[in-house]
Amino acid sequence: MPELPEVEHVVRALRRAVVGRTIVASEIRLRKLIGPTSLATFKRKLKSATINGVSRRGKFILIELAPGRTAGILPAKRAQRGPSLTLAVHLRMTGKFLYLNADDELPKHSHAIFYLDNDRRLVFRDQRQFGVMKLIRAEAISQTKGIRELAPEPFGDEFSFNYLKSILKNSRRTLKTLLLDQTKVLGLGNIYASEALFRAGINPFKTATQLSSTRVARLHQSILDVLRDAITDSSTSRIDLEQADGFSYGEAFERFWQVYEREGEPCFNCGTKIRRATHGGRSTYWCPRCQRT
DNA sequence: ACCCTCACCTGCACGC
DNA sequence: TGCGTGCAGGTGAGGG
Repeated sequence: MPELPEVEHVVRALRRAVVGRTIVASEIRLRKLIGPTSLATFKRKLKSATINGVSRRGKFILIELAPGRTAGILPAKRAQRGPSLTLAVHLRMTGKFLYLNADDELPKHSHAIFYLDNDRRLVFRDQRQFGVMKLIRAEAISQTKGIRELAPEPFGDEFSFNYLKSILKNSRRTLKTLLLDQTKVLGLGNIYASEALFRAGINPFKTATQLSSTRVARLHQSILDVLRDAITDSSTSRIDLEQADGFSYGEAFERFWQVYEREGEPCFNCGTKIRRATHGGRSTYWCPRCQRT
């Protein structure tokens, strides 16, 4: 479902809703959601944990937890807190968080339910079941497989013109494919990869290594602009954790898109019909005139 | 080390 | 109405 801007909005919405709350109990209805972790362990670790904060690394949502006191198994042993934990969640295509009242009906595809101390429930639903969640010791996050390999955050200093130039120089893939690789450029997905290339006026099928410095600079700026604009443009009202849909691309997003899902429609810049092609199994949209080379 | 294809799922829109 | 096909915002395994 989401690319980095949408994940950012989900993070902000979660922060407003659940930071400071304690998890009373949890329920996992789709076993594979939590991977190889034992169900019992997962539930035990979450029980009585307090949600300290919510952040993000790439498209991973990081829910920071302070474990509750676990009564010592031996009476002599003092109750103690375990190490800080992070629940890392990836929404993949259709994952959504909902924040439900006690009497709200549980929608279809609700795979995880976290019962909170205010009588409400934080629900994870996911139609296509691609989403994953994993409990990690807080200090081990950056070494966790899947997160360790991620490219630098786009809004950090490390994602510089020089960084992008070196990445492109070493790749014989097409730009569109490369922009989707989260270990090379972080945050774009199928929509914003097309949008960034349109903004930069660069053909999606161009080989990465062929790009001149001038155009690398333009692409770098376009990536930052498209991500920033998508975050700014997204009125937070469109991420509504209290709606069963939670979040969807509505009219506002469609206005934002300049090429995505606009096959056959006139380019806003030159009027030429936007084209679409399937490339690596995914749709790419571009303006054949503005993005000729 | 890189890069490609396929697999993972449900549901919707489309043409016959 | 039903049924087959293709497609959907993302990755990861496995192979060349």
